[in-house]
Amino acid sequence: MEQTYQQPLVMVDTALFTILDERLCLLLARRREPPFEGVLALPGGFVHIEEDTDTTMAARRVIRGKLGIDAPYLEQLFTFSGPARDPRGWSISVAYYALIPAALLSQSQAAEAVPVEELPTLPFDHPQIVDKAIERLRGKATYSSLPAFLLPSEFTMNDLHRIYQQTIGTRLDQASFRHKILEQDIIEPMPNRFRGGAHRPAQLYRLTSRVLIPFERKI
Amino acid sequence: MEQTYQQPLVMVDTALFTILDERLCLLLARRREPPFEGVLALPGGFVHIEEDTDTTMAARRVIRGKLGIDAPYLEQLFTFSGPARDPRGWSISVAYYALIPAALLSQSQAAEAVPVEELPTLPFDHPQIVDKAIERLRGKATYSSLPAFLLPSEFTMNDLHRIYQQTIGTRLDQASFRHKILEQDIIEPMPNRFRGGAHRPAQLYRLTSRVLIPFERKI
DNA sequence: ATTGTTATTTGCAATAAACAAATAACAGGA
DNA sequence: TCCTGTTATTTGTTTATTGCAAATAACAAT
Repeated sequence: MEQTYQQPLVMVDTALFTILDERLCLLLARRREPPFEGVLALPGGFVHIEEDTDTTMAARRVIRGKLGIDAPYLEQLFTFSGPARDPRGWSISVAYYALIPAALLSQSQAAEAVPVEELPTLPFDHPQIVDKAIERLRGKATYSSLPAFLLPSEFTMNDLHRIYQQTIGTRLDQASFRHKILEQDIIEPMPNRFRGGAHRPAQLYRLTSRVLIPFERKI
Repeated sequence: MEQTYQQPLVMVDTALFTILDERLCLLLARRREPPFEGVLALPGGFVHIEEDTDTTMAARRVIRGKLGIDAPYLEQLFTFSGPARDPRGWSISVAYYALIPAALLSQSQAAEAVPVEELPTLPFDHPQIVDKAIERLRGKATYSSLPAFLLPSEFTMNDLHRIYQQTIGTRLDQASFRHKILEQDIIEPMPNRFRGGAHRPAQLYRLTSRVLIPFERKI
């Protein structure tokens, strides 16, 4: 703390996932400065020298700047570095990924979301970051409560079923999914809270914990 | 590339796992310079400005410097940063973990290994790094070929069974383990290669791939 | 041939998953 | 009120998978 160093090129980049229209999407930002000014890219920024705990602070600041809210789920993903990744010189970027329920987005923010299969050409090493983020998301989705963070705080079993299918990308048997999820105690029914319609009302659930819970696994 | 920056405090630290005497151990190094000169710590070092692909290069250099060999498995773990983690000022450290078969260690190197339950007090944020590394190792062990990288290139099914139990820390049924592993196609028998003794000889196997293979999972 | 030892396979009960279908609960209209 | 359409939830039934215990295999040494 007693010494100060010239600000190195230390930055964060964020892959912000949401599900819109049944599809996994990323929220991109148009760059306001060179390099790649005007190009769509992952939201990011420099780590401020005064950010005093960890780069997580910088990632949260970037997400607040982009969306005005905190992400319900934010996790460090991977760190990329080298002289070639940024034309300004040797740099190091700590990448994060976050899950954002669509319900938290404004209409204009939602309009900017791009399905992961239809991403434009991204600058820097952002394509690598995206690949790693999707891989991690899919991987963890199969053995944790992760996809639930793409839902609002109250949801039905079928909401959860759909969101798991959309993040993993495969069909999951309904009855087995129900059984498995309830067995893991990651959600709990909210007493006397149902969602209606012209049909049998659906029980509303909420997460038992605000943090990620891995499922029990045996080899 | 056209600009150069003052060398920032960018470093790597490595958690080097091995299994000795049926126990999961870490290889530590005594620090040769301040801060914490003379103290046992995770092997680490600064990232050189000329290291031109990624911090993985620096991690490999550190491991070569410590052990004289490359680790069969090396993976980026997590990045720690902040002004408080190093008395010299704001720093960023990319942590790695690696798996080293005990057979690759010299006698003196093996003598320096410390079981993870008996670690001394480590400097900097090395205790956090160790915690995260063990967590990741245990997590991946339950659904991938990861523990096999703690074995030499030829091993028996029972070697593999033991190493999985030691990394995960629980007992695994022998028959089920065999079945499960063979089902995953991560190893293949080496034709006509057996390990003998005063008993039925054991089939020798090798990994089908030099990279980590995750098991098939269903939710 | 017998014994001791570790490797590998087998059999069976207990669990869990996949699949298909039934039942439940409601709104809205006949 | 009763019937219909719709989504939610539960129930079988069949089909893998796992857990556990025991049997069998293959060798060295005696």
